[in-house]
Amino acid sequence: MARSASAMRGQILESALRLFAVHGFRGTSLQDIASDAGCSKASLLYHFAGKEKILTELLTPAQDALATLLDRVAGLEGGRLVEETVVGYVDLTLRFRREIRLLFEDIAEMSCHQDLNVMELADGLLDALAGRSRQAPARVAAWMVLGAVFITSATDDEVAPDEVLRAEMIRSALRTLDHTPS
Amino acid sequence: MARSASAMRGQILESALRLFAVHGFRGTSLQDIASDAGCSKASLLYHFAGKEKILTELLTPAQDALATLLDRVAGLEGGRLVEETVVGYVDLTLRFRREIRLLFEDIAEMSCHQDLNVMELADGLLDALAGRSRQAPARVAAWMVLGAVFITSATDDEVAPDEVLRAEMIRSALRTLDHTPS
DNA sequence: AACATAACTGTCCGATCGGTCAGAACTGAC
DNA sequence: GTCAGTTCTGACCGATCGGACAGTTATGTT
Repeated sequence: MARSASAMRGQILESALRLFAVHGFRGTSLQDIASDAGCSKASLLYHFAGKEKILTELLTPAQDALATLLDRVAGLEGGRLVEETVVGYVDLTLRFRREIRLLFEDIAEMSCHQDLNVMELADGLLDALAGRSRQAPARVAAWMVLGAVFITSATDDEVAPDEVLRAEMIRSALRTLDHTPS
Repeated sequence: MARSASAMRGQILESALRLFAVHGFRGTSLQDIASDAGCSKASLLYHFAGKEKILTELLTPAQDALATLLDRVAGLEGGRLVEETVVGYVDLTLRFRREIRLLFEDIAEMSCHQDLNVMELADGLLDALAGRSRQAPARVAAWMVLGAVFITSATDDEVAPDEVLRAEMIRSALRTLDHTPS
């Protein structure tokens, strides 16, 4: 073959991104990537110094974009700061959706592979959080609460004592769902 | 030694939970767990049919608790449904915090291990989302938005078309942050 | 055509992994 | 003490992994 260097590199990155997003980083071998990209494993290691370097190259653009966003909002404050940050962050995550999925498929595969039916339960939880609504806005908000609480609970304890954390999580979640307290 | 069976089993589960939460499931070997628990790898496999069975046993209580919650709110609707679900879900995630961390440390380790300084950037993003506030409520809400947007973007596209998803994510995020539109 | 360089590959290596197995060590009942 | 049953272990196995390296093939320049 001996294509141009950049072409093969691009093909490898494309294959790696797709496979990482399906089987996770640790769940994808260099041979898997090589087979998908149509070259030998040795060829991979000619273009990239190691497996981790492939991952680094995949995630660097997203990291740079985030750094750029933070630079842009560095001078702002108050409402403008929050608005710009939120919009920029949302756009950023949508743009690098595949890269983000890459980070999560390790979890998804783990939750599925065994005899746990986590996905089914998650569906039920989503449904309840959305107040059984099938409308897009309610369901998006439900997804957000699902993820928000999940991640925030995994956070270091330093953020806030447990009682405060609990109260604020509940209040924020209800705000997210646009729920007016009864 | 030859302790009682249940004692050793408990010790193994405890070690596994802690190590999984630090190095992830795939990043923790049976030998690691055995060393930590103070027994041989072969002894692990005497008590548990395989590595996955250990993970299953660790996650089953959380799964059962979630199922119970869903049963409890099954008959509710409207505001009560949403409130009960949110509170129940928050309590549940806090109770099984270590188990949830287990699922995430794969990501955390991946993001750190390489030459990406993701954590630093995440701090900056958190700061901006909190409007530079150091108050606990603002910071908890910022954490929630961080996680919410991140996870929702990784979601299947079926939930909503991209334009709707974007608009709703922004609106929900601003609600979460208690930001009154200017 | 001859040559230097870039692109690529087959083959091998050491390490590590999850898991098996025969048998040793311990335990409690009698 | 004896013995059955439980608990535990060292040694081993096949598979797979990331990576190294010498050598081969293509490419472009003169």
